[in-house]
Amino acid sequence: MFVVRWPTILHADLDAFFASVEQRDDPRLRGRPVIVGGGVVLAASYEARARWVRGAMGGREARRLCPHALVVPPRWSAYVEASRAVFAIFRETAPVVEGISIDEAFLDVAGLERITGTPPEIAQRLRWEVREQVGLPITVGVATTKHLAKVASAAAKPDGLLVVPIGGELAFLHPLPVERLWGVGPATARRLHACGIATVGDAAALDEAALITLLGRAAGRMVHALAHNRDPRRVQRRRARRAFGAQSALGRRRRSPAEVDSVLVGLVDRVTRRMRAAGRVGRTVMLRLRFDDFSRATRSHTMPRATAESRPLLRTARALLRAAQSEIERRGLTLVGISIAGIESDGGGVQLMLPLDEAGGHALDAALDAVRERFGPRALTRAALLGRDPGLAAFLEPGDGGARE
DNA sequence: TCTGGGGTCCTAGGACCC
DNA sequence: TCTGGGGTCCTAGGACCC
Repeated sequence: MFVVRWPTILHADLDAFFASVEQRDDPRLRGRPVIVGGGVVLAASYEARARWVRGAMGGREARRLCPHALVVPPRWSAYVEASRAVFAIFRETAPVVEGISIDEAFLDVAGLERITGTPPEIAQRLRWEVREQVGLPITVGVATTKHLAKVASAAAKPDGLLVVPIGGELAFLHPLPVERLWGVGPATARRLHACGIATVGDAAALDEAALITLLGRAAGRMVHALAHNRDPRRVQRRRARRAFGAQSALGRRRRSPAEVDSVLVGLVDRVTRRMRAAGRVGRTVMLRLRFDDFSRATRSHTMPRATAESRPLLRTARALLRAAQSEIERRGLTLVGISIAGIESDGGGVQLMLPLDEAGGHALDAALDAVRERFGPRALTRAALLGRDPGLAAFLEPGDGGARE
């Protein structure tokens, strides 16, 4: 008797999620082209996609392509509820679930073969359960790496299952267009195409140094590794987010300073509310400005103390806006969008030291774990700790001090 | 194709400290 | 005193993802 080994990483991705929820809840929408969102397309059903409607497309363009489409406004609470139900099934299916977004997750099913079945069996049952219990179509890719599982699910959409067998990875990957690699967007694809690199196989034929010269260190390494299906990332629970942001489009019309300021007040309020609700604080305030010529500007400031209070954030945001004003005028630009974000800066702000103080010097390992669990593995930099107590260095792994390598 | 809101990570230069 | 190296933090911009 021989043993078949299977890849164990699943990438599960709901199909046209928002549109599928709408079709599930309103029988009149089933089998018909559905567009969620008015001004821009948030999601398009596969019937609408057949007419070339795509996400993030302008509403006018979408209606031109597909005049018979039924356009419905988004119902966020319905999507959140559906997502919760699907993630509950994910967590019953695998011990480790890594959520990527509201409609997408990685699952590692290693070691479950004798308990619940082979990975292909588990994947097929998962699809069936999501369909039966939540009423939504979902596609699953199964492969040896996260990256390949993600590529596989994209290739199997909609409502499909694709298992890339061990040993068959490169035969599957290399004929694909290079922009199917996770992390290769328009700018990187343009550079690769300019050098005659069209497929993943073309990229795999280059050595790493050439790709680094072409794309920079991180992107070059990444493309080289992924083209050879080298992806060491494990499936793991997501660490906490590091930023809370809000943004607002202002429209083409020139706005008075008072109007801009009232938008800013509203954005700061939205952000700080969410930060307080999540029990989080931030030290860096980032102001992003969008202009009528599609250029952008970013201004940021790091405050001495982390906070989730509206007033210091607003004060900082206003100062950043004032500082940017002269350049805006010099370039003759009209502000068309503002976004602000409160961010936990890398350096380890006041908020990071609190759990240590509470630990009172003992149970430091537990305190460090708790902080990392909440703020991520890089939350505690060597400097932040050594500044207080050199002895704490013993609790850090080598390289842990590196916000940068 | 330029339309949205919400995020992440990388790069590069300057300031500053030891 | 001068020169150099190493490291961190901050800022601004770019690319990418859903």
